[in-house]
Amino acid sequence: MVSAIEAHLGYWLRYVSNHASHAFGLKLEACGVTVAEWVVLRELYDHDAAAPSDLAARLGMTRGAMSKLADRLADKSLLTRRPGDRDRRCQTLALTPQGRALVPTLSELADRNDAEFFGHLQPEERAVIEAALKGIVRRHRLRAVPVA
Amino acid sequence: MVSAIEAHLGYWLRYVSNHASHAFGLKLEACGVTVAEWVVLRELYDHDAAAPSDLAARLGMTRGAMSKLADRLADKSLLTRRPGDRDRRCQTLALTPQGRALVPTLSELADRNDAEFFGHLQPEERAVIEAALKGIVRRHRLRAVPVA
DNA sequence: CTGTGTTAGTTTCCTAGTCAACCGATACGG
DNA sequence: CCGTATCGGTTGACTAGGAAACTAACACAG
Repeated sequence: MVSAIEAHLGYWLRYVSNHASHAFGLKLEACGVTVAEWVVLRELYDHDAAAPSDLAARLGMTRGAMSKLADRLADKSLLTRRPGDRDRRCQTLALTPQGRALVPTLSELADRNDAEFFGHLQPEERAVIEAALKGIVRRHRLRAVPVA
Repeated sequence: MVSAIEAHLGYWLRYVSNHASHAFGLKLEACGVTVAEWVVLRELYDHDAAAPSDLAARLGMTRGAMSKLADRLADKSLLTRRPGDRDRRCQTLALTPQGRALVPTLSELADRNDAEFFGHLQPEERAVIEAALKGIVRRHRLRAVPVA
């Protein structure tokens, strides 16, 4: 009647996901950056000069949260806010040289963390899991990467 | 040099896990309960009369957090704090009749949520994923179910 | 007993989100 | 043009959790 909580796949997913995320957070801490901040930095590394609201949508957070997050990153001199020239409401965020320089280091930590948790999986296992997860994303039309 | 963020299995894990958790949270909201609260209720449903610190350890949260969580659940009349009779420091938490009655309903929501996200998987896929996740838990000796 | 260390729970301060109200800037219909 | 709607970003009130200080209760050695 009342099913065991461990019978749910979601339980195990969250179990491992939270631990992996937490472990990653600890690694990032040494560089003075949080996981959410890392995701923003990484996003800007590829698509530099993005609008805050744009990033917020892509990363699944509110504009309010992004505003504060940008504050923190600006305080750390990792990004700059440039007021939009055509539309003075918009602003474009861009990495500072320090910010850009930091990303490869952090990426290294991400690689290491992933290897720690999933490196031992057989290629076939990994492929099945990856396909299943991507399939769920597609199936449910999940759009925003959930940072939180 | 800088690997894509989607190359990490942890990314997809968190992606799906957070969405599943969030979706579950929305379902629970209708019953006036959060995910963390649900986990505590579910735990007490099986092991009634547990000490707060005990639960905190099992659920991977601090005693401080558990103290507040118990407050909220007590406010909702879903559990009671009974001061320990042998040792007046300890207390035992137990579900109220309302609390106990609520669990099957919430469990139903959990089942439904899991089915929504993972019900379409082939048994073999599911088995592979489950085994891999449990394997990681064992491998890393992950102890506490991370509620956060 | 009594002092000292330890344990269980609470509390305070801090962080990082949400939500919703707000403000200036822009677009656009009449 | 001008009034109004909308949009982008900020702010403030609120929430949930972590870390660490704090308090009361117990254990136990001397």
